[in-house]
Formats: sequence, C-alpha cells, structure tokens
Amino acid sequence: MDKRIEKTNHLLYSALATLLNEKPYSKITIEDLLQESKVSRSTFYAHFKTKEEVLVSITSMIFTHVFSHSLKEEATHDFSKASIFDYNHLITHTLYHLHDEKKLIEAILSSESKDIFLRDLRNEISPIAERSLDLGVLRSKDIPRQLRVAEIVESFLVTIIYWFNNGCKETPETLTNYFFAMNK
Amino acid sequence: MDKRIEKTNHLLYSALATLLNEKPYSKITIEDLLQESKVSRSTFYAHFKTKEEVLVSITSMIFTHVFSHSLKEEATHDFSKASIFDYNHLITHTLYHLHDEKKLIEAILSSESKDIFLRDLRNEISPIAERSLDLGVLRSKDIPRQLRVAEIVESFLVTIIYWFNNGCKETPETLTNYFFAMNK
DNA sequence: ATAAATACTGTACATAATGTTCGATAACGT
DNA sequence: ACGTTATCGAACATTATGTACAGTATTTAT
Repeated sequence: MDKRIEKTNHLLYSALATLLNEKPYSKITIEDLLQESKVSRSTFYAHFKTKEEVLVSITSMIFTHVFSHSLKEEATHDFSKASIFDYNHLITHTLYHLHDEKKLIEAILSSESKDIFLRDLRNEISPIAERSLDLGVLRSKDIPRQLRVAEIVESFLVTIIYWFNNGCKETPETLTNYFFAMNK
Repeated sequence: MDKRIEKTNHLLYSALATLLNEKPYSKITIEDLLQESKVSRSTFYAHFKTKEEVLVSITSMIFTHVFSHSLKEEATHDFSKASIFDYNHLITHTLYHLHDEKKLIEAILSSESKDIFLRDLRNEISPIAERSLDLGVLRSKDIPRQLRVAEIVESFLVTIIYWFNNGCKETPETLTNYFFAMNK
C-alpha cells in the first residue's frame, strides 16, 4: 500500500492513543486528533468519517496481528482430532499476542472506547467459540446453543479485562487455566 | 418532586426513546432531543449537561423500579439460611420487572446506548453476585474471586441480552433456569 | 387565596466542531 | 522521468454546544 497512507494512519493511531491517556474517549474530538497528529483536515476526511472509524481501524489492525497467527495455527489442525490441548495452545498464543499490544490495549480498555474494541473482539472470537463448542472441547450445558456461545465469548472477554485491569501480572498460561476452569 | 421537573424529564426520556428507534445513539444530538421533546435549550441545560446524562437518568429510573422490589425481598431474608431457591425467586422477580420495561429496554439494547445501560446494570448486580457467591449459592470455581464475580455478572447480562434479542419469548422462570445451569 | 420561589420559554449570542471544496505541492509506484 | 495520487492549507458553510437573561407560567407553602 501507499507509504503516505500508512504514515497518515499511523499518525492518527498514535494521536488517538496519546489522547486516550489524557481524556475520556467521548471528550476527544476530530479537531483534537488533527492537532495531535498534525494531519490536515482534508486528509483526515479522505480516509475517515468519524473518530470511531479511526478506533475501529486500530482495533482491526491489532486483531490482524493477534489472530493471524492463531487462525493459521487453528487451520493446520485436524479438527476431527481437536482436543482441549490444541485450544489450550490457541488461547495461550492469543493472549501472548494481545500482550504484545499492552500499551495500546490498556489505553483503549481504560475508557469508553473499550466498548467498541470489545464489540469487534466478540466478532473475532465468536466463530472460534462455536467451533470449540461443536467439537466438544467446551461443555454445552443445558441451555440454548446461542446463549452458550455468548457465555463462552463473554467468559473470554472477562478474563482479558481482568488481566489488563490488574496490570497483566499473571502469565498467559495461568489465564488460560482460568478460562478452562470457567468453561469445563 | 416538582411536577414541572417530572414532566420535563419524562418529555426528554420519551424523546430519547423515540430517537433511538430512528437512528443510532451516537448520531443523536442534544439538538435532536430539544426538537423531539419540545423542551427549550435553557431548560435542558438546567437539568443535564449531556445526552449521556439523560440516558443514565433513564436507566437509573428503570433500575429503581426493577430493584426496589428485588432488594426489599433480599433484605427480608435471613442470610444464614439463604438457599438457591431464594435466589431463584430473586432472579425471576427481577426478570419480570425488566420485562415491564420491554419497549424501553429494547430500544436501549438495540444501539450503542446499551453499553451505558449495561455498565450501570453491572454496578447494580455486582453486590448481589458477590453475596450469592459468599453464601455458596453459586460455585466459586478455582479462579480468583474478582474474576468469578465478573463471570457471574456477565452470565446474567448475557442471559438478559439473549432474552431481549429474541423478543422475550421464554418465561422468566426458564431464563432463571438457564442462569443457574450456567453457574451451578 | 396569595405570595414567594422556582421552573420553563424564547431569543440572542459566543464559541467550537463538523464537513466540504479546491488549487498548489510533494511523494509515490512503475 | 512521468502520470497518478496523497497531502496540505486555507477558506468557507453548516451545525452543535453552551451561556445569559428577561418575561411568563406553575408550583409550593403559608
């Protein structure tokens, strides 16, 4: 892709990250983003319509990084043989990659911007949750499938939020154990 | 309280509910609220600073209605004897009251305004979740207490969201069973 | 019933944010 | 080296936010 576009995106991403440490997401204006990033107004509108689109763009960048490995790993598996150990690795791996973006994710999770981040994260992991349920890696319980999937997804999100809210003290392996303790 | 204030609040509540059915929460402006409610600008600012404050006011009104009964019921209980059946009633009761506000809650849950609603709901039910955990009504599992509490709270929210997203077809009793199936 | 208190209206205005347009300039890809 | 495309900067129109105040209507309390 055009280097200029990448540069502009990066400037806006950094500016938003910086601003998130200064004030709540709802108080950040496009005006603020322009000043902080030194990107001109017309350039901004050439790429984005709202500040939310910038945030969505950031999160999708993060998820590309986080899940490109995970999904590759999952794809190489023989699903008929999928076991809890495979998913154990998958989740631990994912947590490691999330940890790589610690600074950024901390900034996002600390404000209302987390709701947008979590919405997109739900979309990323829902299909994985469905597969792990269908494969019997996680117990189905005696409730509607749709509800069970949502519960699994939320238990994962809760784990991540807990982790980041406490400074990521525990290891990814420990967190993975927590996750399976919740869902077995 | 002064009837005029109640009237103004109600006008703004209705206006926001109406607007939520027309466009996403983030696109609704104070300007929109003024036009829809016919409340004058100066009156609005005499009561609220932002549209978010209106939404928070609505949700706290809903929760006052929903939890005033529930908490009264809980308060009369002898905690040393608290059983799963007590909490069964408590939750069913709460779901019935939430159902009384079906229209409004549906509107709120259908847009990004749900995040504010859910944030406040979390605060309402967290203490109840803690008590039910301490009393042994719900299993503690082998994870940090703080994480377990969060998981319980989210499983309740997931249940409610599932219910409203599907038109509240099931009975509150059924939903309560789902909740305990998730947490036993 | 009346008086004091206070909430609402409407208008006017200041400030700030949003969103569009365009010509000139710089950087890119091939 | 050339055509393409992104960026800049400035100007401008529009819309939203927030404040101030004088006049009017409603409520509460006595």
